[in-house]
Amino acid sequence: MSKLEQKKKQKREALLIAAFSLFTSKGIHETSIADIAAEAHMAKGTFYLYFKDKYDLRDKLIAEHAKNLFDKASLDLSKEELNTLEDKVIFIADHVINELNENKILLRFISKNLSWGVFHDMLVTGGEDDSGFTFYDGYCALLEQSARKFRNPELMLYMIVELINSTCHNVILMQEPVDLEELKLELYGVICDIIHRQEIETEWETS
Amino acid sequence: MSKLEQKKKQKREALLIAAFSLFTSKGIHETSIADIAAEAHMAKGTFYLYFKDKYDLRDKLIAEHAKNLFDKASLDLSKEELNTLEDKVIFIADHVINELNENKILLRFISKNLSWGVFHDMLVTGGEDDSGFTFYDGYCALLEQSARKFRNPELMLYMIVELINSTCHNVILMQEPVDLEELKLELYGVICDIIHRQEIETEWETS
Amino acid sequence: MSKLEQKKKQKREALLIAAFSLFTSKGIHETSIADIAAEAHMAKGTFYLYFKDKYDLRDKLIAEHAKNLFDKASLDLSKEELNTLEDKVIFIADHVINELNENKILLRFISKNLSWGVFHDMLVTGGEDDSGFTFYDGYCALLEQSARKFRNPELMLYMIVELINSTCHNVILMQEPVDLEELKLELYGVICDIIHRQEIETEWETS
Amino acid sequence: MSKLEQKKKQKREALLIAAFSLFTSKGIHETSIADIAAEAHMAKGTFYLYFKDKYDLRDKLIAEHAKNLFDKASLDLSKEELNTLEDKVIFIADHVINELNENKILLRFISKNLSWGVFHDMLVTGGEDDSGFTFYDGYCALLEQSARKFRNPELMLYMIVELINSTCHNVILMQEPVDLEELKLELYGVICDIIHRQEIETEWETS
DNA sequence: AATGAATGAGCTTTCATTCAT
DNA sequence: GATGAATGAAAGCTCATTCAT
Repeated sequence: MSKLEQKKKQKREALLIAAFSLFTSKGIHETSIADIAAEAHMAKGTFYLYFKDKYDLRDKLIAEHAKNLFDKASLDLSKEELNTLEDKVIFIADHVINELNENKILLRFISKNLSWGVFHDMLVTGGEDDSGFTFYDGYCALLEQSARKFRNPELMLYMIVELINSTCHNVILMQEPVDLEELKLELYGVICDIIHRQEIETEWETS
Repeated sequence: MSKLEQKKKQKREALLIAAFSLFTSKGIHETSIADIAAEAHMAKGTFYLYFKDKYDLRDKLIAEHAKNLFDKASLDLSKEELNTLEDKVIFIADHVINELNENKILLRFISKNLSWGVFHDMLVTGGEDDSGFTFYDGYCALLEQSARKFRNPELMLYMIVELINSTCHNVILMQEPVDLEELKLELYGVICDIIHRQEIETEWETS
Repeated sequence: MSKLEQKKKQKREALLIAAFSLFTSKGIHETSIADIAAEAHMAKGTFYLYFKDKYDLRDKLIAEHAKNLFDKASLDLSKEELNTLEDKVIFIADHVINELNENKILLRFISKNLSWGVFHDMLVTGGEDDSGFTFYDGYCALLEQSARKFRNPELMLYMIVELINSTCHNVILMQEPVDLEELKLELYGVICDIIHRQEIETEWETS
Repeated sequence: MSKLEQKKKQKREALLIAAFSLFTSKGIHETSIADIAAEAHMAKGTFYLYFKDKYDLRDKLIAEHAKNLFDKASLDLSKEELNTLEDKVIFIADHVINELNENKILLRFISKNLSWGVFHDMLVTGGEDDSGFTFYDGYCALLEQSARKFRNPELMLYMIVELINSTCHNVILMQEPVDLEELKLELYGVICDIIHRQEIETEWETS
């Protein structure tokens, strides 16, 4: 990569970082492009060389952070020796939840702006850089490994993700109506229920 | 109520209606106070006699609509003859979901702006006009009637509400990843699971 | 007229005057709305209460000034005792030319921005305030009085107006290629030629 | 001409062509230097190696196109066998008018930006490339050939040119207030009148 | 109580121009 | 000579809010 290209990457990165900081502290609507440029130590006009507008930048930001979150969880999962599908799913969920619990700013940002549409696209199309292997591919592999059959794997994922996202948001940020540990107890139980409900009980396969 | 007071109520109401129409059609950030005042056929200055600003008005609007939704469901529940707690909870859930499915504009508006904090306050403190009886009171009465015990009724309600709210939003608006009927099948099952998990199995009570 | 309405009229007038001054000294494209508002001693936002944008204001300005020019000429014509059509047309032309010669700023402004389309509309539809009598009506009356017939009165007017407008512009502003007096000598001759060429020689009508 | 010099000429030419295309389609004020450079497939900075700014380029463009117009007309005139001065002048006028009628974009561009000052300079100083012979020289030669005397040849040319330019503009573009053929009928008559008025009737030359 | 003219800060966006590569 | 990233001034326009009427 040429020196110039590197400098451009840096500028872009600086804008992303500056914007993230401002979006999460003041909110997106209260952040102006002038603010972002100033925070990134460059001229207002420079912003427009890298992003179409505030919302373009926001979308890039969400995709990047959400992808990161799942990549880390997947990586750590591969280091563990877990047997059941339930254990694996809960491991990922727990990993993500813990990360968000420690990075409340990120939680606030992602939760507010993440729709299933964006999320789904990100899971399916994201992660092309290293291996062309997406998170959704990993999820399918997980199901495969378990050698169990499920009626609608996508609906199953959808329900799990939405349940986690919606219940954790308030609990992590406000400790309301319960604290996180108490929620987890229930949550992971319900996740097991969801998986169980989706499973197609195959006939007694042996003999 | 004096004639003058009635006129004031009418103005306030006109502003609420105008704002709702604009918020749901153009979005809150794209709606100016001038727009609202014009839509309500009054002068800009008049707005400030009734609301502090746009966001003040929005909060009033959400509370009003959400309360309405649950009031209607509760009313219809009282006309039904349902036995189990599960049936009653699902009846309410189904009632609200169907209403939102038929009024997608309302769904969009409520979903985007409803936090557990606002929602909880609304359930607990709202509904003072007629009888001083809130939705949360009704929920507690429901549990009581069932003669069953639950570890944390508030958490239980929280999880059910959040699960419904988060999974239905996308399904109703985009039919993604499944259609509403398919979601309901799973959803009501998971609600039963949540209730069941929360129940404290009391000792064999007879004998 | 109420006090408030009078104040509004004054503000509008102030903007027109300020804009005229700036348009003619710096040119329209070099004049910003901020400039106009400052020159008129008011806030930028106030401009938009009276005009849509710079070009809206410009059009109002042209119409107003052009109308004024012809109104004055017509008024003075009515005080004169002139016999032939030629004399009357030349009187008007001379009146307008002299006025523009003494008000070169106005000349510069009108000439640059006046198209036949705008001009024609202004002549035909303008002048409704006092009597509903337009300049074009007056022109037609003039032809009528002369008891002579012309093939295409509108084309005749068009050619005369365009000839005057185009030849005088440069002569008045630069004294090039001749001075105004010398131009007039030729110009008025050519105007007579134009009229003569357009006339339909009616048969010897008597006996 | 060296290879390098040729390349420079080509770049310059590319900029002129790109600018003409943009000026005539979007207007000069709506065309940015970035637009021109992009249209000419080069970097923004390169523009400044060839022209001072947008208006510098525009002036070069007008001069070039206007000169072309008259050169073509003169060339074709030399192929005709016309006797009177009037016929020749009208031939040129007709030639130019027809060309502009078929190239309305050029008409729009030239008409809007052509002042007598620029035009005169162009006629007198332009055309140095081939023979050092200008259009104005040709005009004078024409008068000479006719063996007639005129009071002020420059004023005569001025009036003819301005009359044509101003009356044709609107007629060609809008067909208002008459169509082009009808205008020509009058116009060429009036041109004859102008010439006739300028002529100095010399004494009875025979005997 | 109701009005709506006036304000001016502040927004997004464009763009001519410079200059290191 | 050619590039195009960077600049930052300046444009048009919006809008919440105030206040005299």
